[in-house]
Amino acid sequence: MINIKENEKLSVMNHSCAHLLAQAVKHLYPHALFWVGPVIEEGFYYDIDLGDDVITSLDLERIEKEMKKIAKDGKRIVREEISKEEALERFKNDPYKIDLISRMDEDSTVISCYTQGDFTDLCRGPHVESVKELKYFKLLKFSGAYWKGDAKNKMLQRIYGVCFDNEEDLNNYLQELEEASMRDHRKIGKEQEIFMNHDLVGKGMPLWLPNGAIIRKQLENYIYEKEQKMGYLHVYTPCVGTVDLYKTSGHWDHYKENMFPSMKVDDEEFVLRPMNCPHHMLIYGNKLHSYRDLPIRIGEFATDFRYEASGAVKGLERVRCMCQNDAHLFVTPEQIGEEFKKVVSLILDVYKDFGIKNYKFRLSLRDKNDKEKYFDDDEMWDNAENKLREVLNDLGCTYYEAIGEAAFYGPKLDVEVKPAIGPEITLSTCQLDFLLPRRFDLSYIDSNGEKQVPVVLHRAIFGTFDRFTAFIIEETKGAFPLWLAPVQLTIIPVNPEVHGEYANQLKERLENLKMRINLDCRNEKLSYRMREAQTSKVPYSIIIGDKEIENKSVSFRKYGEQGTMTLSEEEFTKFILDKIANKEI
RNA sequence: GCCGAAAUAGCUCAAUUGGUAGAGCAAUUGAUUUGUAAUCAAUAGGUUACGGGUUCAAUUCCUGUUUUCGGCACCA
Repeated sequence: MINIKENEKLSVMNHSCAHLLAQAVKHLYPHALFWVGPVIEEGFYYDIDLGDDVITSLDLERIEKEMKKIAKDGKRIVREEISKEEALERFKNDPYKIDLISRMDEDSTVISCYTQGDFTDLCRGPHVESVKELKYFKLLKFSGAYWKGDAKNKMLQRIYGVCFDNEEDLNNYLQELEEASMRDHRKIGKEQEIFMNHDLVGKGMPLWLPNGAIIRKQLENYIYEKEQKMGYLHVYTPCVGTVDLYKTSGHWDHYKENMFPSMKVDDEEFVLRPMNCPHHMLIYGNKLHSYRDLPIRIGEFATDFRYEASGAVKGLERVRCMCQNDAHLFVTPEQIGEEFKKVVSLILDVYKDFGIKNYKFRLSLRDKNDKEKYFDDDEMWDNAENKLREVLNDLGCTYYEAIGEAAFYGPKLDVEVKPAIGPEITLSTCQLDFLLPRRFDLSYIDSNGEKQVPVVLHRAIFGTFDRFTAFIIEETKGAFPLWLAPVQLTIIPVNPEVHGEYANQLKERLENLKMRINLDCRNEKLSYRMREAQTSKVPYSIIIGDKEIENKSVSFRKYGEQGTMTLSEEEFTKFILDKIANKEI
């Protein structure tokens, strides 16, 4: 998909189109006031104050029609530069423009404006020469959006659109949107019976169906094996903790609004746990540790509960009950770099296995001015942040830095991916933590026999199994690789009455090799059953008829491919087992 | 949580200005015995998300709740 923001020509066009949108809205809603209309990766939007009016989908059509009309009139777009004073005078009845003007650079005394026909807007530009250049655009959606992105402010109306310089590109873009919605994990999750929801269980509390459970189990086994090889020690801990536990960790102060409310039982007050760090801290603290024991890596597939905002809940991607692929690595300060490097390498390794290519490393740093969220120790923060940079540079990873995205206890590396629909999400994370070990009074004995405080790395490679599964569904469009597929092979006897028994024996032989088989002995035509095997995206379909029984061979067809291959049963078995073992994508 | 939209059979969708719901697929049964993307027929399937109101009459209008969807805000 084209990134419009990074394409100079399209960027100018889309920005001009935002002005065209504003002009059309002004025609239809003379009382409308305008905030900003920037270009984004997927087009543009404009934030508008319509007073008590709200946009509906019918209005969107009306506005688009008006835009076409204005564009057809073909007014030139004229730039002019006016003084700040003049700008303030000209827009004196528009509080939004006054806000914009007054926030501009002290040094810049000149402000540029663009006028097209009866409409003038403040703007740095540049713009296309004339509105008649804007032909291939479409308004896509609308919604409320807080002024200046702050939930405390008034909600404005936001209209999104996109503009291209030819019809084909616009149509291709709309086609891509359509295709994206086809691979939405919520759609595929329903079709393939991967998960469901039920009002009686609650919002954001998915139920994993048998097919989903198979996928999840494969993921668990996969990452468990990797972690075990790297010296992780896996544990099980309760899904609740006392409020005091979270007061000790500091999470209570920072996040109690985002936890399920506490419950009193006898003299104890519990919360459903939103994360596992405190439990793992206690496990580390359960005995004395020598510097020789470190790093100690405690891992758990741990179910957590978070009271996510109702509007944020989405399929398996953002839920209120999730299972983290969590681990806490307790290290000496000297080991931070090496251990962090191992985590990043593991992430790279796993992404390679899954063929995940489109992701971004985000180095999430503190906002130095936010002393409320982040504990106040500049030296410690600077050291930690530099350490992470160093490792990423060593490994040759490209990354971008995000100020104010760090956890309250330390900086972190997040891996971001783009789902089929909606904004980017974090998949993997690795977080450096100097704070919790102190709060839990953790220590190890160094080579001088003195007590030292360990450093903790929080890390989750899959993030949560829920979100990772959502992502993999969308990556594969529901056509899972053999090792993950809930049903790996469908066996279709040409004539169930004649070949069914042999097919069933084959099924049993393959099942003994731990393959997941569906035997389709329904009284339907072969083509009907083949079609269903294809539409349900089973990786391989096997056909058993007279020839195959006679030759003890297997004829099979790979999902999405046309031809059939025939191998001896022995060769076929090896062929499939190899693919499963190699986790072939 | 906020702004908007939606909820009809297991699934995907219909139902003209208010007159107690239809189709395709799936399911069940029967016929058919099949060689690579849909064989034919019959049957069954619904308190139209849930509650309240208006009306002689509500899937349809009003209202409350829940859930879902598109964004915004949030995301340890």
